[in-house]
Amino acid sequence: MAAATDELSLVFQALADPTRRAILSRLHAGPTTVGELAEPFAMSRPAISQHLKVLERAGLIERTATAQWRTCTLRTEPLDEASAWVERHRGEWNERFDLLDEHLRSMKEQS
Amino acid sequence: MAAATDELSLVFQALADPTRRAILSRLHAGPTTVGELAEPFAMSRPAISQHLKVLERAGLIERTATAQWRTCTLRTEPLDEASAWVERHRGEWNERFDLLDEHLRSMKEQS
DNA sequence: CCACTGCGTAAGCAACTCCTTAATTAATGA
DNA sequence: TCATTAATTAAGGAGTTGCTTACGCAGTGG
Repeated sequence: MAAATDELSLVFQALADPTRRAILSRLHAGPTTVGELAEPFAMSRPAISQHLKVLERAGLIERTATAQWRTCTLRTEPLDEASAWVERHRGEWNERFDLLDEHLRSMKEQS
Repeated sequence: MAAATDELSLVFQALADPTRRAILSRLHAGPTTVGELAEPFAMSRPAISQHLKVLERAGLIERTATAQWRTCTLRTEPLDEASAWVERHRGEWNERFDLLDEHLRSMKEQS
């Protein structure tokens, strides 16, 4: 059901597949055509096309058509958002320990 | 198909749902019973149970049974792994800009 | 012992995912 | 013009997800 169409969900969902993560890693070397991207995978071309669609929907890549080649380019802005969420949740947890620490210290001072 | 059972995929998939992210946020306030967790959501109790199962499978929570209450506790280790992936991919991109910067500077010096 | 509480599992359903093969579109070049 | 190359769309199938309602199972307290 649901399909969770909010931006953050789309990004995390896009990252929740090894093939798509590998594609993103590959794109760090620079813009690449679909055929070049598909080459290392034991998977049909349309399958890759569909993975790219998921990545595009999440805003993680851009596709521009020059001649009969589609060039894929990486976009990292959505990763910033995802990073912010994860870091915030790791951070808050540490804050709790910090608060506990502080609490224990103030208790010690009172005794 | 596929189901992508590697650890990182499980974590990202767990995070790819607003309800589950809200549950994790809620758990930052400390360990909580399932009923307490379910209360703010317009959703049946079993639905929450199933979300918790997904979070547990990803290693993001632990469930311990004391009396007839199941207490859910946050675990952030898997978030470290997810964070590492995201940061690495953001970082590499920035490196590329750094290299471009350096390149442009050296070109400027030559002219 | 028995009803009640807290939570899980079971079964079922619509929607989605991830792959496939076959057909289609679009640009290149002999 | 027509075959070739690059990629997408279409259609379909097996499996998964996210919810529901109904039921089951421990632990509590009368």
